Amino acid sequence: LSGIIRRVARSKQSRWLEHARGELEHAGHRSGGARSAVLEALDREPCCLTAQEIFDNLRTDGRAVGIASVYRTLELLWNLNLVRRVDIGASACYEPEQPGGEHHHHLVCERCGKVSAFEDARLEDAIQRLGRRLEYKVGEHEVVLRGACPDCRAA
Amino acid sequence: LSGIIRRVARSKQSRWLEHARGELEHAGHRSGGARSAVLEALDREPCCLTAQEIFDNLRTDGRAVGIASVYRTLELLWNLNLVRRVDIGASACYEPEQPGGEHHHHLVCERCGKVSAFEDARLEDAIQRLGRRLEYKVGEHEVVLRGACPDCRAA
DNA sequence: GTCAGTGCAAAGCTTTTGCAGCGCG
DNA sequence: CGCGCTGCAAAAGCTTTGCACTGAC
Repeated sequence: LSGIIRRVARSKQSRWLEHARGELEHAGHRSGGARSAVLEALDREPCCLTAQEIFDNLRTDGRAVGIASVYRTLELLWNLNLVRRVDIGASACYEPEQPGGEHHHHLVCERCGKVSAFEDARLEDAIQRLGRRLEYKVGEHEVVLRGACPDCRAA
Repeated sequence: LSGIIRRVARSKQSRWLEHARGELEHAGHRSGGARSAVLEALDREPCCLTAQEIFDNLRTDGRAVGIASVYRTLELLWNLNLVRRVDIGASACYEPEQPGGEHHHHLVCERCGKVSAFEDARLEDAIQRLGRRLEYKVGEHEVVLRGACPDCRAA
């Protein structure tokens, strides 16, 4: 499974940062220190980061960003469709939205709390068919599966 | 679509209340006024109620319940697998968990905010296959689709 | 020079916890 | 008649907003 996650997470990584910077500039936004720092943090660890985690990472690296700037940046990126917001449980997490429309969903282990990512063409297909059947124009969608991961099943 | 929702929502409705009361009693819980009121509220409107909505409904009906009791009851019911918790967006919503394992998922219209419910065998099938492929023991799962509902598409 | 971007602090919301008292069994 | 259930109030998160100031263009 970790192999699947890696491939999802790293595939277009370096492209996203450029893409995001370009879209921000194109939308007429200036490039401040805090915003750049959040972009880089998202690019570095591109799956399921909470606002607090981004804030902590930046503080650990000695960046004096405010948590409000993290939230403001995330909201801006979300408005521009540059990040995806996933409600995993308690707090929301954010991750880069790949330009190609490719994305993944999440598995949460209820025993150890670990969050994993997966892609599945059959699932995406079922969702698209469903949208047509219900006459809904489905855009974003999120699938959260909860259960026991292989490690916890074995233990 | 509303036809689908109705069928989902009303099918086993009257059974759930009895079932829940039985399970609570079986688990050694007493039956207080607030808890009964929350059970009845869930049974009356069985799709996607927030804690605040339950609280408001009960207050409107003149029941002097505390919001803490609503949360405490929901947590208890969730521990006993009597309700399902869905993170739709801002706040969580709760709905009766049908004993037969049958359940539905949610569509959120991003324009008008309306939440609809649907069932889809193909989607469930894809999820079960996926669990096997990833060696995950998938229990609960939630699918939230976001998009434009037929009404908003037409407008 | 202007005004978007920023940090800090305070406020808003949802959810949890503490506590004294009531009432189910 | 004990202890579980309850309401109220306070506390504890997560997220948003207000405000003065800084820095990008």
